[in-house]
Amino acid sequence: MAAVGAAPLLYQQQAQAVGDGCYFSSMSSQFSHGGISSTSSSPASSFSAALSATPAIAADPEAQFDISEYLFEEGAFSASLTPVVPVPAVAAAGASSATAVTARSAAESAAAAERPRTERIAFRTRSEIEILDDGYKWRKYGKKSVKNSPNPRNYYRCSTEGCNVKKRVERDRDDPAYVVTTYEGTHSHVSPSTVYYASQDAASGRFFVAGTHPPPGSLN
DNA sequence: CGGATTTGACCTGCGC
DNA sequence: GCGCAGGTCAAATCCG
Repeated sequence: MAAVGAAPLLYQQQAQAVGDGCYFSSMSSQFSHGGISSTSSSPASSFSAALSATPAIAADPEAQFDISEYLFEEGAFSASLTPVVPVPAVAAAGASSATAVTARSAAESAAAAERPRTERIAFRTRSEIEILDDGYKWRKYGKKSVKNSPNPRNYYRCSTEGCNVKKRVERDRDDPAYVVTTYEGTHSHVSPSTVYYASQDAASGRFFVAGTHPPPGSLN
């Protein structure tokens, strides 16, 4: 999929176009939204699910935000997809902690082999805030301190009725500057903040927001 | 006043 | 069987 490689660029353009209110979810609409397009485990639906789960720009424009590492995937995700996920060079700074997390995920994956497979994806993000606005509305339902970590883990559930997607948010035990976000499941609906672009300014290269709903025939 | 958050209790799975 | 750890529930509380 050629469009996948352009994802980071597109992301930047959207950030310029709409300031602090844009989301990856608007990009995911181009690839079809996970859960709506199909329930199969094809790479396309898997990647769209990954994108819909990707944390985007924080609501607070002053907050530092940097997607640093794509940690793991399981369930319907294909291992071959890993290289296409954008992983900024910042990841190298936390190599040791990244290894630890990956090892944990390997153990979890082994255990998950016996469980019903659910789509699951995790990101390690350098951010001053823990609540990264990914375009969906989340309701917090629990908080738990975890062993071997000074930081509590927060549990969120998608507040949209009928959608049972969950996410866990916790600060990296090795480097509190990083936030580890784990998404579980696939949204059964479109992001409430999904935006669509009607045109692109030839001079500036910026996109213009057309609205929060797709134009007729745009989702073919 | 309604929705979101907090937080202690409870449930479940797993290792010993 | 028991204890521990992770995950979830639900009543109390907070907040816009």
